[in-house]
Amino acid sequence: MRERLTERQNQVYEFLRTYVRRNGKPPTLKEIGAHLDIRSTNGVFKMLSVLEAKGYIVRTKHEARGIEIVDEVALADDEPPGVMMLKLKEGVGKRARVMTSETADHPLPRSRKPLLLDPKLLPDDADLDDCLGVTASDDGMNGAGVRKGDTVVVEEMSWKDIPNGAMAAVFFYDRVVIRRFEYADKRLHFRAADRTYADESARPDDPEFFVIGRALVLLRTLG
Amino acid sequence: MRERLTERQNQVYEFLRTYVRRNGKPPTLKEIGAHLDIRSTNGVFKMLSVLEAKGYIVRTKHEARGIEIVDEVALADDEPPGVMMLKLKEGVGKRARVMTSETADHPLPRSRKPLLLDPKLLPDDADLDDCLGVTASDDGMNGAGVRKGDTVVVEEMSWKDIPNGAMAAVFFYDRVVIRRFEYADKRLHFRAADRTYADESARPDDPEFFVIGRALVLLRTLG
DNA sequence: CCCCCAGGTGAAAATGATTTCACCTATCTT
DNA sequence: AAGATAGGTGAAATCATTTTCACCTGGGGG
Repeated sequence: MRERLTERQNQVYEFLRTYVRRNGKPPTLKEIGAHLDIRSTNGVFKMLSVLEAKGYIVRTKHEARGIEIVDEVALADDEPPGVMMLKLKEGVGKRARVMTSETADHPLPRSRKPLLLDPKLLPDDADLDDCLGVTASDDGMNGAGVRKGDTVVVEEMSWKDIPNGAMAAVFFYDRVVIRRFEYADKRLHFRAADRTYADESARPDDPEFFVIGRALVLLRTLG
Repeated sequence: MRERLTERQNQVYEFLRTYVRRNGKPPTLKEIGAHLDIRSTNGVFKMLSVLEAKGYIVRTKHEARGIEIVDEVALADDEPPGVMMLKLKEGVGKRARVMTSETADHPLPRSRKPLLLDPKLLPDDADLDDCLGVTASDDGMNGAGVRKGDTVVVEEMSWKDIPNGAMAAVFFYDRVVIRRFEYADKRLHFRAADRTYADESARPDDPEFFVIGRALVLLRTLG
């Protein structure tokens, strides 16, 4: 198991991944800095050195954009993106409803690779048609046993329906994270379970924090 | 329809695609030149200018590795790689056997996206289990009506079973091409049907020229 | 209290990569 | 035969990007 990333380091790592996915090439140091508010390319340089030392990327000296992302082993080998279809193992094969743009005005990238799942794992009150799989993209719930790269089955629902203290999947900017959810003082609170990650909170209408739903099942490949 | 590429131009284009697939970033001019035996970066530069003018790539001035590949519309939208699974529309859904490493010692990249096909389109003597879809990766058979990007259903077979003069799918280096096949003088001959493409020939044991099989059906999305 | 660590700043040095300039060689077309 | 087109060579100029150097800050732990 490679060494864990701090929140800041993970921000850099996730930026690299989304940049590569969107642009077909790695970013330059200047671009990374611009996106994460690091003014000096050297600040970025040293951050990347840490990611490399921890095994998350590999670099080629002196090469322009010489960054390669070392992919974690995804549950279904290929395609690690944040949100995937969920194919429920049941008779003809019930399959999770794909979130439409009416449901979310967020560009949730969806993998077309289905994930097989026995509905017996889900609670009886869960609506199978509202379930989908997401990949936790940081270690912010490490203290609660959810690790970066884990697949989490989520029942899509409004934050209004999520009980206080439940674990929820939240879409922050470009990534999906798991957090303990709480509604208090007319604000949504997302509590991390790891001291190197900060708690966050937002007004319910804040478009930067989109609550996907309640976390139901955790899946992880071991080995 | 974008302007056609000459054989040399297509070599550059295909190199770009395979390089990006394998390295996650576009190559530098020097790397392109090294791979295609062009000593001057300016030779490469001008070649790229042609590809850009014809709409196959987009470049960003002065940017390191500032090349983006403009993908053609693949038949099944996503994933353009050369070889794909073929799902025959029939009962439970017969599906083409995936070529194993015993069958071919070539790294045929296979798309997992199945292609639906009515077996009625295939000749009666074709073995459905040996059929797969490939994408023609050049315009070498333009004169025979097969265009770059077309999907061709191929029945996998040894070159020994392909009649002289039939169209065949051949795996050259990193790409799949369609050619008219002929066996003569103890050599395999691959004849292009376009004057800007050269005919090629090889000894049957040449590992650089792997005959996939006989071309059976041509599919093309219009519009 | 002091040291270490995570994260930084800014600028200069060094190396990479693209672009331009000036010419060259076949082959095909008119 | 002259001109257009595809593909090239080599070197110099220019711009992009990475790397190194020197130094700074704030919070935790011993």
